[in-house]
Amino acid sequence: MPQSGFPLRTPREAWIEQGLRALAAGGPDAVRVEALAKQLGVTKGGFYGSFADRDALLAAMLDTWERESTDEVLDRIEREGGDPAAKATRAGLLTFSSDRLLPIDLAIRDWARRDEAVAERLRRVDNRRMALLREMIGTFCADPVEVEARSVLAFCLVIGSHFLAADHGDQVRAQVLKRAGELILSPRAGPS
Amino acid sequence: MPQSGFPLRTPREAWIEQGLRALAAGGPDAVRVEALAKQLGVTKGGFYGSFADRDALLAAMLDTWERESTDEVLDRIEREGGDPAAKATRAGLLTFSSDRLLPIDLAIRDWARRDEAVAERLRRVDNRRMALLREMIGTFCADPVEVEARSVLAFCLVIGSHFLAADHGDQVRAQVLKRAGELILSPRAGPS
DNA sequence: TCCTCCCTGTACGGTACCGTATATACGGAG
DNA sequence: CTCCGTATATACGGTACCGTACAGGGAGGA
Repeated sequence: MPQSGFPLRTPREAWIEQGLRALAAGGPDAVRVEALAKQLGVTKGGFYGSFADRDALLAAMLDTWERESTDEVLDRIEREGGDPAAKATRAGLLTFSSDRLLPIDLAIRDWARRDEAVAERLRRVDNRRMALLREMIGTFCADPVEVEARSVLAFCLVIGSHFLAADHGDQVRAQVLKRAGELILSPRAGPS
Repeated sequence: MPQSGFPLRTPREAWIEQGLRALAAGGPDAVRVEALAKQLGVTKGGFYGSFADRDALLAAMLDTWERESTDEVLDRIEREGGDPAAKATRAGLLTFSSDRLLPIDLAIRDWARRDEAVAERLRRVDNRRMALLREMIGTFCADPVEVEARSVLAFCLVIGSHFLAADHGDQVRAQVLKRAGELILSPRAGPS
């Protein structure tokens, strides 16, 4: 036994995981040390052995989210290859169809409106996602302003649809969103 | 003096107003009775004369927001008249260029993700806004699915752009958003 | 002037939370 | 079995907040 090598009974990762669940469900204010402890079936006694304080947990949660949302997704995208359209589609699927990542993503977006440090992290993540979209749209669109416009449109559609509460009459939202995606991602799309 | 006619020293509306400011700045958890009192320069003593409890204040805040965001805006839109495009544009300007209404709107969108009663109110508001967009887009687009798709795109663009943190290189966001709006709201828009 | 009410300041009990200090229980090494 | 170190339970002080109770003060009427 060269080093200490002592396993933590309830490891750092468990606190982070539970913290992210609380963040997704109730926003940053819902990440409370004593509540997480109860959900983990322990008391807060051991928490301060893994984290200096509550803010350290929040930072670690953001680290985990940033890594999972960028590096891990992008690594997998690059490994599986494909043309830009396939890559962007798979990236979107990996993050925005995930029951785990999607609610965290939405919660962090609202959080970023009030906390500049969070906004800075979100900017890094969104920039990498936008780069994928630009590449995809650049394959059929030359004007750089329009590439940017369509990329923003596509991104806003994915995000905004989760912040939108309107009904759509007898049409199902999935169909509407599908058509909206086609409008942005197809050349020469226009009213019928 | 027919009725009581006693003026409230710090009226209901003041609490609602300050509550909406807190909501816009920090979400529903930031609406705290004692904090609002301090901001108003009073103590919480009088609060419970105007409201049964904190939840009653939150409900009244939502009432005020819903009225200001729909009735008041739509009344003004109808009064000033114009074609559907002008109406929808003015409606968007009135609510989403308002330093007052915009941050409240965004905070309520996040709130609605966790509270079904709030989601129900937001649905009512968004449905009325979407009706304006459908009417506007219906003037140059016949396919009902595409009308809905373009309406959702336009709405998501307005909302989503505030939840998006990406940079746009040397292009300014205003220009990108302008071009994106043209893509959705112009017939036969397509890649250059 | 005095009386009356309403509004609001003050005080209180209760709860939930943070972070610290200390005791305890448990697993591995000797 | 004993010793040791670590993770955790427990207990504590401090803060912030909710909602209630009550008392005092000021505006208006008599």
